[in-house]
Amino acid sequence: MPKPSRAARALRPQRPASRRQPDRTRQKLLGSAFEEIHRNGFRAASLDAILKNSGVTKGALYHHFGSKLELGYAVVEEVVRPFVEARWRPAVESLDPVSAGIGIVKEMLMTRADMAASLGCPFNNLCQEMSPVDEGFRKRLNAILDDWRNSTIEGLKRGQANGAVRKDVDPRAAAAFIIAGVEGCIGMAKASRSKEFLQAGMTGLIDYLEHLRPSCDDH
Amino acid sequence: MPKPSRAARALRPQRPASRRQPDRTRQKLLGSAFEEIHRNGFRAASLDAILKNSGVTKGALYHHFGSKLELGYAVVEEVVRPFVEARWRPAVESLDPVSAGIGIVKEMLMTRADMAASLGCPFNNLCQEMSPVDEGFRKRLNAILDDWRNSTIEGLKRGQANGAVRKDVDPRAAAAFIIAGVEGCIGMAKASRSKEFLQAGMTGLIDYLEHLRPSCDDH
DNA sequence: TTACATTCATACTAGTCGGTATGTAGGCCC
DNA sequence: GGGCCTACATACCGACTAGTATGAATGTAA
Repeated sequence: MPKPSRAARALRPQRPASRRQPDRTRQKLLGSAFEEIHRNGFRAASLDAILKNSGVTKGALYHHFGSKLELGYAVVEEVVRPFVEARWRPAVESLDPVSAGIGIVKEMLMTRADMAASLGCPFNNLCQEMSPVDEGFRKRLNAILDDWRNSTIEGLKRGQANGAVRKDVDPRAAAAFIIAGVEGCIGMAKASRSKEFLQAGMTGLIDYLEHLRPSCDDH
Repeated sequence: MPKPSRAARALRPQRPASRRQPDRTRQKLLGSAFEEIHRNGFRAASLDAILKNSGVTKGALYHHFGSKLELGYAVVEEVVRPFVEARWRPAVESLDPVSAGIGIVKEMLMTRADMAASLGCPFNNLCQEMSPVDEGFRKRLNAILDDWRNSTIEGLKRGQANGAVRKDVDPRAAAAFIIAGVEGCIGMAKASRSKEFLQAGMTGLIDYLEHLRPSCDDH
């Protein structure tokens, strides 16, 4: 194995003195591509803009990625997936997923409402744009969606087991609807631009989440 | 007023013998553009494809519409808006909007699930794609969204007045969340392609709608 | 019938895009 | 220190795009 793998190279300390830093170049490309795709969508994302913002040249890009499509796939798996997972892990792993989910929603309303209302959710944006027109995107995005939903289902079942969630809710339906509600609120808020729709929709979502808890009439 | 308006011309009977039928040409363009935009989004919509599918030439197109953008605006106001309004009018005008809404959802699940899961909702697609990048689109789409939401709010208030809807629900929040839930379900279903997500999410939505009704513990 | 505006048809332009061909320089191995 | 692969850099190409210039055919009013 004469050629060190990308993972192995990424682990050992990088030399700041050198002008050749392939892993750093790759990361710059992924980050810049993520931003450009978040702003304009994948198809309207301009490679020239990505290169300009990252300070990388076209030769370097096509050394690291075989095509624009491969770059897009890498953005999905290496940027979008961690982005989604990191955001919802506290909720799906909690013993009280309803409270944890409400907390994440409220926190997002306070800290990310502006970006959410203007640019939307990177994951949802790509689902809307690319799922119908490219199977490679669709499979990767659907894998993220499946993981998100399955972990939500597990969280709801755990909540049912320890009494934090009503036993008569269907975890599969509730998980799908929660995810759809979140992404729908963010997506619709883009059209209204103001944060009012986002806050109102999320208020409705919180009301629905509260409704999943055992209530006084739950005997 | 020597030049008859488009509306006036459209009312009087068209001559089938003539090869020049401006209103019919315009409608063919709008319909073909709507389909192309529904499949590929506005920016990726090819004028050549629209012309090919409609059998209209570029000269005719640029006679009726000043630019691709104007064509897109016309599609929004003359095709997308009636599409949305026709679908939800039965619910927002009903005395029992919850039941009517559930009926529309179930009917859509049976008759339009495949198209919804593959191509998504034309209105939502345009919101996602164009709202952040073009103010003209955003304003027109937001006007449709506002009307939809306001009529839903009125429907919920009417339901509250006649006892079909719980009095402690916030109509503004509920209306936003219902719309977000519908569009979110359809949008996320695109990524999974199978109808399962759509059905599960809509089941959750129906559960939420039922929750808006006065229940046994509502005294 | 003449004059004129509307409605369309064809050929073309300018620009942007993703992608490639080719060249060069850093850095490890022998 | 010569050989060689990796990691870039630059210049360019073909395809496709929205849009336009021009003109012909149709319908209408005088």
